[in-house]
Amino acid sequence: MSQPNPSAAALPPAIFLMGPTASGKTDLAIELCQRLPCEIISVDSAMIYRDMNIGTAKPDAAELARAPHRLIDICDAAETYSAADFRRDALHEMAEITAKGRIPLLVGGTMMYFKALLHGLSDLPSADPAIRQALEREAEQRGWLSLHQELARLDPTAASLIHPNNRQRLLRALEVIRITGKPISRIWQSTQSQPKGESHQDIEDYPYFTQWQADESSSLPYTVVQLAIAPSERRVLHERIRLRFLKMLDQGFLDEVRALMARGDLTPDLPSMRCVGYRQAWTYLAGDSDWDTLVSTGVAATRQLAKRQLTWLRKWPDVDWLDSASGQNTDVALKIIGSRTTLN
RNA sequence: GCCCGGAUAGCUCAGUUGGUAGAGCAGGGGAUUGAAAAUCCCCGUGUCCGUGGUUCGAUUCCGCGUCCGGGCA
Repeated sequence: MSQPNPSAAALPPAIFLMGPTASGKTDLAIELCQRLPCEIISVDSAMIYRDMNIGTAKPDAAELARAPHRLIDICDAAETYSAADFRRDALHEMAEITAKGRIPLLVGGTMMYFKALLHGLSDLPSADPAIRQALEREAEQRGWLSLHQELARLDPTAASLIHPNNRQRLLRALEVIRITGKPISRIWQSTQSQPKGESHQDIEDYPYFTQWQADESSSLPYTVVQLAIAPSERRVLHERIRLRFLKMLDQGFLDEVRALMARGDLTPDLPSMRCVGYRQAWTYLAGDSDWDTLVSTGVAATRQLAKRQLTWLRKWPDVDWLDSASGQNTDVALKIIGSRTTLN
């Protein structure tokens, strides 16, 4: 499964623990910390926010005391954070952990962050709110279709990859053109290298990873063991999600959201307030839905998140799977880690 | 007990001037380069409650029955 890396011996180890929401990642990570000299880095675009604890299923104080998590509580709910920010921060934390002679254990479900860390990102400018605002204003006047037509003119490759209805990615592509004067698809290409050594069959199997692989300089300088955890049956995951959402409500999730709303400076369109559960709680607390709707939409949104996470994971190369239902995941994981690295 | 109204996809409902039906939500699959717990794309055969009748043909019209609302007793 894992491809032998000639320089593996020279590279320090790192462990990825990936999985859909409610699959038991955190518990397993904490157990691994008791058995290995590792330190946890959270890979989670929601746990970065302070004062968003219950709804993000952030580890509690006792768990954090046993196994500290890096990259949680690093942002205010009014702030935005990006995959590029994450890559920078995660590399920094990984280097620090490795310098102490310990092993970075990256745990989470934000698959795009894992991808950015593993393969790097092209050298693109960061978001520019003023340009985005200007583009949105243009869209209101000219229509969104006309913006897509503009992209088709300036960057036919990107236009063919971005559906006209996908405003978010359409805006981003145009934003990059306005900032750099260059088509985003050309910048993607300029930081790619041709896949080496892979057969045509491999390319068919993993079009994304081979075509968009970043060059050597942006690949991750670690020997990475990649573990994924999920229940083998979807319905089991669905039930865990339902019970966990009800438990969150029981634990005072609505008070948590109420406090965020009471600040007065947050709006429902912020990335933090669009998080699963928070969005539905906001609607409920604003008086726009009833209790049953809150529960059913909150649970459904979580299931949909899990489904998207599994879509990433299903095609993820070089991953070893664990079953949430197994009682021996710690031992199995240790065995896999041992076989893939020089640890022991 | 009587009078109205319902009964159609997992849920809420639309519809078929009689030729076996379609939306939203849920669910499934996929995409994914600085918002990613985001954003977007694709996927709908189901005794059209049961049973008789009319008809070439009934989910659609009529009778009866059952269940669920509402009203009157």
